[in-house]
Amino acid sequence: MKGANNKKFIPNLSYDCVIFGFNGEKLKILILEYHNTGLFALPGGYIKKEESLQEAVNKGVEERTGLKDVFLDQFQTFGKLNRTDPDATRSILQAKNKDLNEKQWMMERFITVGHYALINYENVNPKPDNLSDSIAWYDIKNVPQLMMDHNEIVDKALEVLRNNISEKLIGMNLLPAKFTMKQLQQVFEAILDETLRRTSFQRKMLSMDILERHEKLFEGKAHKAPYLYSFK
Amino acid sequence: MKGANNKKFIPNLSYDCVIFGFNGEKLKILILEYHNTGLFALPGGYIKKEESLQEAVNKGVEERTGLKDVFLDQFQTFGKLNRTDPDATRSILQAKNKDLNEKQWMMERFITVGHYALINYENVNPKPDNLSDSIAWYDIKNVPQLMMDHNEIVDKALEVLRNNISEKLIGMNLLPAKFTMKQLQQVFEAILDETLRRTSFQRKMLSMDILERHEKLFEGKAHKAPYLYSFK
DNA sequence: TTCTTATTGTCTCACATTATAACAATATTC
DNA sequence: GAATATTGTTATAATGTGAGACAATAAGAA
Repeated sequence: MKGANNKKFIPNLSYDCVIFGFNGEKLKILILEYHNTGLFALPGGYIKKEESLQEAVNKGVEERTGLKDVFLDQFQTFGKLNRTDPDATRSILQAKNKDLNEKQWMMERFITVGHYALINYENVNPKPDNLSDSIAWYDIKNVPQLMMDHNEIVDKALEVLRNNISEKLIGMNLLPAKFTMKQLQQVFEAILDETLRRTSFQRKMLSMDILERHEKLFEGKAHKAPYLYSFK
Repeated sequence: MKGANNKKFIPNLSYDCVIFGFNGEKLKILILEYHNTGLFALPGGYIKKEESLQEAVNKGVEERTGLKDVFLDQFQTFGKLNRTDPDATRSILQAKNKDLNEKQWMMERFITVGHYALINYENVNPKPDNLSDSIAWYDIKNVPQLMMDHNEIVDKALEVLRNNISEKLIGMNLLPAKFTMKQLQQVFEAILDETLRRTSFQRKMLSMDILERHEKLFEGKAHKAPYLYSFK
């Protein structure tokens, strides 16, 4: 006998999301830790039969971050036969005293659609899902071992993010509305994991004609105040 | 009562494939026409429960083209709620006198994983699938109206192909093993849909250090014979 | 007030890359 | 052997980028 959830979701299909944030210095991602199992995983979920894939992912990201209308990019679907791990799923469910019979469908083979999200780190208060104890920011250079193929998903997300860095939407979604040239450069450096030349970077950004210059930012520091910029 | 197929495949999930070929002049794709319906569609299919996504797509492309180990790139998963069209599917099945009861699962909502393939146009003899009358090459600039969201899938495939054109694998899979610089340029021009400067193109290709120069090709024309190249 | 300090905005110069044009090389035909 | 069409290479100008220098300036110190 299978439970109600079996009718609610599309079987054998899930989504996972690498949620990137920038704390002003380093690039981070959100990772869940499941109750009493020592298992870490990406935020993710299932797609209801009467909702679009994008709706499902949007809703999932909103539940973890509280943010609506987040920048989302779907980058790859992972469909290896043995990518999922029924034993791990079972222990996660057992640790929460779930009825395994009702959750039998979760132990089947799953194909997952990988997404990444870019969010403004500032006013986010991440919330764990109903199977996990905690959700926390991890430095992208210090991601723990994750369940199943989730490390591979993170690596691919970062690769795609690096390839798309020239799009203004990337920076726009990791920074506040107004930012200094230095902050923008720090975002690029965090994503690319390399230091950039200040003068070349500034010249390039200005020549792209995507920035609007605003008033100066007086930080109370003993040096010339930088201009604030926003994306056009 | 549902038929055997319902147990064989992952429900609600399919793949579609934009199969690109280059006839020496123009970029083309393979399109199926279903029996007695006037409906056109991309080659595609379903994923068996005990095979990987990639295996399924490889097998599907092999069935249509006879070619094994084709270059395949998975570029996007399409998950809108109403992207599929049960009425169209029904009429395709009816035109082939299929038992609709047994094929009920095919009328459900489907999420599809979009791929594109690059194949050497020369020695391919495309074969229609068991629901279609014909499979034929269509100029990429002259694609007919397709079922469901398949035109959108084609557009996206072309966009991704253009973005990936600098990878040597692109040209390698659309040309014979040995080719002239002019042929290579024609592939680029067909994909990008713009004319390129001969000298710049040649210098760029040679500087990338991906080509090996072989003997000259004597075509019996009244001008200097071009060198043949292959990818390293 | 004036000087110092740290950082920013801009400029310069050298160098690399690319666009554009010109020219030389060469299979074949006449 | 000259004419023709196309290819391979070189020359020159325009553009883009790396590296450094320098001037501007907000705040603190003298």
